[in-house]
Amino acid sequence: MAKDLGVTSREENYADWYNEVVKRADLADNSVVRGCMVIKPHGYAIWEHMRDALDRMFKETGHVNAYFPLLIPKSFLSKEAEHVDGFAKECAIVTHHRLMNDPNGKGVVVDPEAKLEEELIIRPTSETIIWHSYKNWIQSYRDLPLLINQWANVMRWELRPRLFLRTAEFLWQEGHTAHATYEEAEQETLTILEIYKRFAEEWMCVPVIDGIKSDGEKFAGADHTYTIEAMTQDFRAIQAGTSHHLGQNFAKAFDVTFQSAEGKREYVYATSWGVSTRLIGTMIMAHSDDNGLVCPPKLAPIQVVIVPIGRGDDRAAVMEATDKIAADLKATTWSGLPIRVKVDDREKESPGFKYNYWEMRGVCLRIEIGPRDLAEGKAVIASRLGGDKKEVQLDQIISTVATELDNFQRALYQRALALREANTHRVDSWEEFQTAFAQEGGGGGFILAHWDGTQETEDAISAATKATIRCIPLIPLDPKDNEPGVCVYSGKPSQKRVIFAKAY
RNA sequence: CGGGGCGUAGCUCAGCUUGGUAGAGCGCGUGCUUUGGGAGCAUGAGGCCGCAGGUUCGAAUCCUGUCGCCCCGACCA
Repeated sequence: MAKDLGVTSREENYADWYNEVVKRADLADNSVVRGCMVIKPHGYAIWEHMRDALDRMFKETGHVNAYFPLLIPKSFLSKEAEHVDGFAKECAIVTHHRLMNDPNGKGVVVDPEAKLEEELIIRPTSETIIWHSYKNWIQSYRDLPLLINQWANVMRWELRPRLFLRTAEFLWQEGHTAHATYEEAEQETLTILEIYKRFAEEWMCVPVIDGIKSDGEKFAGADHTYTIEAMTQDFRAIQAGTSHHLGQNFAKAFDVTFQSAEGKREYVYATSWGVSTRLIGTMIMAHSDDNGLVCPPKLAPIQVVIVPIGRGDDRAAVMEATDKIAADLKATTWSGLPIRVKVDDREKESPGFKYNYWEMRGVCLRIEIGPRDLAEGKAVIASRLGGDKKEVQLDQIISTVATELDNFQRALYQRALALREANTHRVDSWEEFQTAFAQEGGGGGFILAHWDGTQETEDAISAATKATIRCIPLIPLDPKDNEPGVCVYSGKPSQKRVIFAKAY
């Protein structure tokens, strides 16, 4: 009986495992519309913490928030040639604005009289609608830089959706900035990339490699794209965030110019950058286990759950102690915010049930307190990362919780880093390269190999192995990675190693 | 859009071959007993058997059509 209460193990079926964790941890459900997702309160709480932390970081670096509309005239998308190529295949289109009763029966039909003169697309990203506005906002170099972010939903009509990792509608932030010079825009993309990397590592406990995308993998319409790439527990790469230098492409497409201090009229330089609810999927894939969700304390919806044990005569005293601990914890800040505590005082459920219940939902620490503890003036504390339960004196609980949360955050990062390092390899022969990616379904880790820099080779490697270039690291993982060599596929000269992996 | 599978209770599924009153487990309600790693007993509620036609005295079951979902490929954050 206990068996069907858990989730499929990662080893047995990684895809099923992921899906079941999302559902059993109460994070999200599929909607009735294919590809769309209901984000439940427990999942949305994670997003709120991500959003709040990132928003602070953006504001600290001079960005402000605004909101641009959901609907974009169809013609806008085609103003930038590469951009339309990249997104045209996955757009939802609004063609009518009215329904009517079906003259032939029940229900409603689209009113053919209500056809739109110009069809609208639901934003797959907002560059076009935003740059249409920027044309009017930017006149002079004094208006620059323009540093704007928006929190929004976007829609990309996905054929193979997966909860959080790839959904038709998703939540994200998209930053859109305008600058007077190429160099300033370049600095902006790198500043944001650094924020993304710091957020992934310090908040999500997910080590990432920051690098530049090959031309084949860059954003449609960008001059070049930076990325942070994480590794999942099935040894694949997942793109966790991107920051694009758009050059003058959108400025030219939307005719956005400014007058320089010297009185010359010039096109502005642009950047755009985003992270999405995919981060939640990334976090799950990086940390969770066969008992359910594992959450970094800084993002956990609930950091501490208290399970009071005992009923009847013991109940009142135990509850009194429980409520005191809860109140004390809530009055304490950890990492700058009040500690998030839940008291599970349900009387119908057994303690054992509650332990499993909250483990599945990714609560970091559990405090058990019963009559026996109370008699000795202590409580039991257990970590979601395992290890032995510890006994704590009641007057030490606050400091112990803070310390345990610190340790948890650090240990989780170290564990993910160890996984990545153990599955990152350098390969110099084509045979070895193919073997590395040979397993059906599975990943193969990160393979650092030499590449001749051509699109043809990239395509050929991808066709043969399903592995793609995830990025060219900004900083080599090992100094030797930047020593010249020969391409693993073509044998032509190569300047440095790049990262290949199968990707989500 | 190709290849495979599946639609029966909130969830996971049995029943279909061979037509005859709609089933199980989990979950849910109620009552009693239980509480230190997924409690027990009792009792109840819950169904247009995906949808539409057809065959038949009679269809979850057979036939035709249709819609939807899942998995694997091509495309993507």
